[in-house]
Amino acid sequence: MPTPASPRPARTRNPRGEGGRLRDDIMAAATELLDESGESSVTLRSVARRAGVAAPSIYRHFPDQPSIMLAVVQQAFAMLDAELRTAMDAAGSDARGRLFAFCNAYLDFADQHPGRYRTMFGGAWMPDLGSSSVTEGDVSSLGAESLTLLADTLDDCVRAGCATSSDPVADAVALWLGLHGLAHQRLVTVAFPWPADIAERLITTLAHLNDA
Amino acid sequence: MPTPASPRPARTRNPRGEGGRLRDDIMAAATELLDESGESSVTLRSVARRAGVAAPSIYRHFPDQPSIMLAVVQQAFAMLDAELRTAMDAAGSDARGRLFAFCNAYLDFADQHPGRYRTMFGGAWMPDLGSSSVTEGDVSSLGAESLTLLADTLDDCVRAGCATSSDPVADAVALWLGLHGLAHQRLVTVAFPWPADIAERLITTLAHLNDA
DNA sequence: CGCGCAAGGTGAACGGCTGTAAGTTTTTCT
DNA sequence: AGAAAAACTTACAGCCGTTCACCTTGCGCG
Repeated sequence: MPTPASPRPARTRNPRGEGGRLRDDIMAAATELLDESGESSVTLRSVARRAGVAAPSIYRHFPDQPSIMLAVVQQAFAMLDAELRTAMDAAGSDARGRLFAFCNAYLDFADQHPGRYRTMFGGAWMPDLGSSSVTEGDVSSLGAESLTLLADTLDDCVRAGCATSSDPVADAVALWLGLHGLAHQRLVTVAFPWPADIAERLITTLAHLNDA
Repeated sequence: MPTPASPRPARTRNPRGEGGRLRDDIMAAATELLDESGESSVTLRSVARRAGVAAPSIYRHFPDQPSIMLAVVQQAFAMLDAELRTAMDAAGSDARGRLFAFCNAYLDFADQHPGRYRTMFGGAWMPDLGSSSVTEGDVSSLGAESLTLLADTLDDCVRAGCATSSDPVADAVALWLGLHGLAHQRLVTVAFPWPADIAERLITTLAHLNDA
């Protein structure tokens, strides 16, 4: 019997200046719920329960429910970007290796945080844009830095002679979309006729990598 | 002021044998709501309002709320498949032209029915699989026929000499995923650095088409 | 011809969940 | 001590899925 909305009532009040610590706890609670049970289960009240807090206490830190979601998504994009950069740094200096490190880290992120990934790229959490405090500008540029990083990496591959792309920026977008298609479909569909090497095939083809 | 849940109260009772006509009306209402306001707005009650019917009347035709969703999704996949085949038939006998017809029809479907597409491939509508009458077998094979059609078409391209794929089935999956990535991202993101020729670039690359 | 009976459809209601507002208590710092 | 930050309790109105008992219509059959 899994505790569906386990309340964590033991919670010591925060001292004077550090009331903002609850903000982090709220976001952590929302992220947990997102990963466990999906977007629709992240309600203001369930987040409050999980954080061990009364529901109205959340309004000290977030103006409404959608802005919790926005904060979680923004944090998730920042985490994705950080993981991508970490993986690339660990891959050394070989351009081709760095490109694969990026792609594999991207796919791993989606595999390990399915709820978050679906919400980041699913878009269903976006409010009516007018009935809440979340504006279009808040969401329009999510993931842009990571995409730029991919474009730069692909450009490095071209310079190093291991990829033949006449337009690395456009091909980076294509590769980004291919990765997204694979990651998203993987999360959604349980039974799918996946060839074993589908990821490598997709990456190699879209990046126009040499056979060598 | 858009009528948010326009009730259509004028409704004449169905004769003896044709009670099933309400079933079609329910599915049509659910599809309308899906296209207008997204998955979360398709509730049993809102569907009933839109269909001009009292909420409990739905239980004469569907056991659950999730099974309404399942029926709509199944119908949407059938419609997608029909549109793909229609577009290919209209494209004549050239293999390359038929492949592009498939891909463009796929992308058009997503563009023209965004709510439906997101629900078909989003997976968030799936119930707990155990707390409702929808089984895993009902959803596992959705879209399989269309994918097979794409694989056959790509195979035709190879036979006709306009594509160089050593494994048409695997490459068809890759192309399918690429199309999905493009279509899905297009629906979700308003501002994205789309190169103008991104669709053609994606298709040509993933299908390994000749330059000619 | 009339009548039973079932198909088709309602109205009212229950319990539970949601977001949010108002007012109040508790803690901590100065 | 007193002020203010932090969090709580209570409450409201609205929506949800589902159930039960009820009415109406019209077909088939005696």
